[in-house]
Amino acid sequence: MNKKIPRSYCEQINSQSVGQQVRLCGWVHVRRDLGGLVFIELRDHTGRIQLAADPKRNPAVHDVFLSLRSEYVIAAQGIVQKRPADSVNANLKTGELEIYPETVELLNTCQNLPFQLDEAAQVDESFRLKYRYLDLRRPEMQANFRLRHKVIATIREHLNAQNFTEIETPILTKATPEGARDFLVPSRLNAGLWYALPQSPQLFKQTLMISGFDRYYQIARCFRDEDLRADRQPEFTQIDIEMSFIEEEDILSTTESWLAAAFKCGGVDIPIPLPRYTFKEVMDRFGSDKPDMRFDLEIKDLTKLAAKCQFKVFQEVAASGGFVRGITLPGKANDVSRRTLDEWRDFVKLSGAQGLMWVAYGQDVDGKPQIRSAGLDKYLSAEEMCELQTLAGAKTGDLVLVVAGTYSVVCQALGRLRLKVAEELNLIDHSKNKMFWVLDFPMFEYDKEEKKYVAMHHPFTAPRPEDLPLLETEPEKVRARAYDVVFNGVELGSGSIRIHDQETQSRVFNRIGIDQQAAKEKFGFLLDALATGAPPHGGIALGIDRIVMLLAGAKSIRDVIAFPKTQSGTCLLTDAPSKVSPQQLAELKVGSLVKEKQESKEIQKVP
RNA sequence: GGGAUCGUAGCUCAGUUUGGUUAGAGCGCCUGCCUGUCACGCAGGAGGUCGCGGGUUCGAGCCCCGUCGGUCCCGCCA
Repeated sequence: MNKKIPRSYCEQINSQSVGQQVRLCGWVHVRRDLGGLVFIELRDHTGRIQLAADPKRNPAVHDVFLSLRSEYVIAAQGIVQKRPADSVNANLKTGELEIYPETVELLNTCQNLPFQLDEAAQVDESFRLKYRYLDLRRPEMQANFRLRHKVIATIREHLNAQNFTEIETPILTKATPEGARDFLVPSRLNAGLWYALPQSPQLFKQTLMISGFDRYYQIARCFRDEDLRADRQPEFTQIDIEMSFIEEEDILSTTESWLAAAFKCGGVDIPIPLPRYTFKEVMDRFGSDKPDMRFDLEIKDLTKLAAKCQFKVFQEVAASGGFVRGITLPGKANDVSRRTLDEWRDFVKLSGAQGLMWVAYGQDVDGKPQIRSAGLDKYLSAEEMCELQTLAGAKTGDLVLVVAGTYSVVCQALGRLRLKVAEELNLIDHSKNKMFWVLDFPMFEYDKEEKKYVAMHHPFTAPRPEDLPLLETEPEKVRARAYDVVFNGVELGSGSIRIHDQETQSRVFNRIGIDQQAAKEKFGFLLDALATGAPPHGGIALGIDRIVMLLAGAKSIRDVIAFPKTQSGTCLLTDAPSKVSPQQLAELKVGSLVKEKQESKEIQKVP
């Protein structure tokens, strides 16, 4: 037995290693037993290399090899050598090399697995989640999490170099009235009272500014008890940043610099400074506050024409302050079936539109222009049809889709239709990357159900000073000093300059229906703090999970979160959430309104 | 809360349209053979409560109702 030498990793083995004694540790990726010769591919997290055993050359090692199975854990030591020229494997990085180990230690065996690692990408996700440790053993998942680490490390390095201080804030904190539903935690020491998990460290980071920390950041876990989506988990991670004595410009440029560096980790070059658009512009042109600009299909306004034409629906919409707008599909005049158009019509109805009109500027057999339309040509003159073509920016061969309604309905309907059409017709250029800022968000939006104005960003966002006089009179016209950063149609994060004086803060609370009493109860400490020499400050928070998902090319943030939850908020690995003992509840002075009923749920769960 | 979709061997799926003898395939697993394989090959074998419950029927993997679970979306997510 030769002495143990330091461990090497597969990726370190190359042609330079030939003749060297190495020790490798890892898993049996695959075994190929030829009757005499037995080959093993050993895998560690850096790669794979072939080990070989010859019964004549080393019967002891050969015996061990015969007993090995997939995912057994071994350590092997031997001399790296060149393979015979005719048995090189071009598909393997180490395919020109192999090792006939002098010693092999079997460190652990492995029972039959519930799924094969190399097929896991096709396996039902519930299996991957239940056996997450196996799923995470796959090279693809390893790559995702090593990328995630690199992205976060890069952000930290960047911010540290700029004198930011990383500070942790509480996970057990106070419930907030605004925003998402809180996760609650009963207090044993204060029976009947509850902590909430933070939806974000917002109030704490502002407090830190008032304390004079000047530049703060945190890789912060946030919790929101809302329904899940492919890009939404109940707990998620944000890079949370706040700065004092700054204005918009400072936040934008600081964010751009580390964001570009972080994207570089994922091999994506983002030219900075990023383009900037106003909220109004992106809504008008793309019908969304996070438009995907990798393709055109811009929204064009047809209201002017609609107002003067004989089509009653258009007239009425225009007369009542609404809009008639459309998007143009290049070259699709003859390509889109009635059935598809009906589907799209039903689709825009989901956004509140009454219907979907269309005009196809096609050609007849002789190549002459031939305009077809469902209904519109009955009411619009030939000239008006041409005017519509001009306004829509349509050429011969194009198809124009038109929606009429209120501003918000038209924007939502066309914004979503634009995305759907682009996906269905394959118009998205996936080689492009479009990152930009959206500025000048409205301060408030009207909540029809609650019949009051609510903060669009959050109630600590500063209004633009010149709009301050409109706060009480025309709140919908007040613009916020808020900004979003958008990448390929995904909102990465948002931030704002905060209110740093008590008076403005009170006026804003007042506007959204939080009176002095309520404000004091909910945010009293912040109001008090603002009165103790609060510096001007502002910040931003970006979703780490989404950033890594996009860079990893993953379809869901679950693929970049080590132990994510299912759409119903359960963890299939640990079986959380689960029942607790009556004693535990009694200690907390808490009871459940749910009786029996859930029994079957406990037993059933996954496969 | 709502819409869509999926659930058949350890895994991925076919079979469901039109109910009918013993539910199949590939991969994996087990046994044997095989000394340059690399998706090794060859031969043989084991493995099924068709998610669960109820109903219709002479007969249900297939039809009906309910339910559980996964995924996607709407609402929701300042």
